[in-house]
Amino acid sequence: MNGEAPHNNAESTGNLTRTPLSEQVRRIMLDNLVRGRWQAGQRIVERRLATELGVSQAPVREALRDLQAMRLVESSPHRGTRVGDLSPRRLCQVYPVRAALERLAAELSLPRLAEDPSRLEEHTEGMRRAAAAEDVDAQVRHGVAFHREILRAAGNAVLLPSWESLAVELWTHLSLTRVRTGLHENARDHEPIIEAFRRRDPDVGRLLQLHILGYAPQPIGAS
Amino acid sequence: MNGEAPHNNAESTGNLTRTPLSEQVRRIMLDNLVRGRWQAGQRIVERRLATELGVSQAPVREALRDLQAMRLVESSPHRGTRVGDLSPRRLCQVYPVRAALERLAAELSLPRLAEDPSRLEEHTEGMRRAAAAEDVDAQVRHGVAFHREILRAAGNAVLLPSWESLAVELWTHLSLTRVRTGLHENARDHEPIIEAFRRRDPDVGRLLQLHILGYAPQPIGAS
DNA sequence: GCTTGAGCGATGATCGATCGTCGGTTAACG
DNA sequence: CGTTAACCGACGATCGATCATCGCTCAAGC
Repeated sequence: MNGEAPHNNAESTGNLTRTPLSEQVRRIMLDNLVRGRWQAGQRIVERRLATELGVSQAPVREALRDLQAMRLVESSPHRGTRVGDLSPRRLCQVYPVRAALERLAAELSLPRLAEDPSRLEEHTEGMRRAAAAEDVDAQVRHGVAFHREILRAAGNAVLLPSWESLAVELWTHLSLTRVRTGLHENARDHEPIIEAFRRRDPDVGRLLQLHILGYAPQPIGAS
Repeated sequence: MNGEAPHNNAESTGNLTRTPLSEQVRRIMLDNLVRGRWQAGQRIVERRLATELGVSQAPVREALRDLQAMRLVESSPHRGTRVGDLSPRRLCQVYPVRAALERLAAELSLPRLAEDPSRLEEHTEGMRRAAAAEDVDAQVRHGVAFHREILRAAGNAVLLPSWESLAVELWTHLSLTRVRTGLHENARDHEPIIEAFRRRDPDVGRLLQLHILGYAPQPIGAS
């Protein structure tokens, strides 16, 4: 497939590290989900999508597997794949898990971040700028980066991948664009967390946990 | 491949639900890891494994993806896959994450399990029997089932998959067979947790968290 | 008219083959 | 003899094709 045209429909023209096709496909699919081009429950036919993207079935399949691990699509053998539940109801299930993981991360990373919270500050600054420019995408990117930095600082090679598998970036985007919480409030909300790190507050974990649960439509959604 | 012979090399002869090849491959690979047939860092060549198992490259690749999501193998593009770190050091990173998730699960499932902890009791009973019979496999199975039951009772569709991706069953097996903790102690260790559920102890989450961290060689392993 | 099962199209699962890259090896050069 | 660059085998990534299964349709039977 992809006959003879230079298949650089991505923004990266001539970058040295060619990304695998499956990775590119994954990004496109994520983008489709974020932009709402795909509705919940909609059928995703591997071959059709492969044809549309000009690739074979294999990379599409691999990308689909990734999204499946993130619970963004649901597959059952011989019955195909369909867009998963992206409703606020599902978000209420994602956030408690995310909050629990980040609480652990905060506790583990406390010494390191108390020593040097500069990275966190950079991201809040980025959020502020993005909010001022009304750039939702950038705001999400910085907001997620803030939290990802905490995960990274925890220094646990298992914790970060588990968190990544929650597709926080996507859910944050959906939350901002669909539920439409107050936008630029976010930057300010993160200040107390940095402060807690600075003063080595042993409750920083719980603080962060509550901070995240505050994002969910209902703070606690169980059973 | 698999020329003409009925490809039922699995134990399930004539079961109605044929399992996909990739699933069978995944189980075999997990077994290889548990039994120690594969050493850490060892190279896993997709095609060689495919030939050995009498299947094509595709199902092996899919199974490999699953194990990769569980951090049991490590892959990098064009450089192949190798067996991941299965050392106690890594286990010390898995258990805090697991403990955090199960703490959340316990808190969410408290009302339900306080109402009816019979399932939990069944599993501790199973653990006792398995310990008496010195059946390590069965003991692991019941021990993990105990915890999985808590996850399931939490009723969070995101929490359970996240927990499953930690490969708790495999790590428990490794912990028991390699580090060789006291065996039949496990059944008794779980009694206080059931009791905590029964009396609706709001600290049951923390109790469970500490219970799990007690399994790790060092209770807290950070940085 | 309602049920039921054969037929059919759509689709996921798997396969065998090819393409391009990576890492090590070897041979030319200084 | 040490360095470097072309070469080569191995392997992952991707492809196009085939196979088996599922859900649906429609007609036969009651």
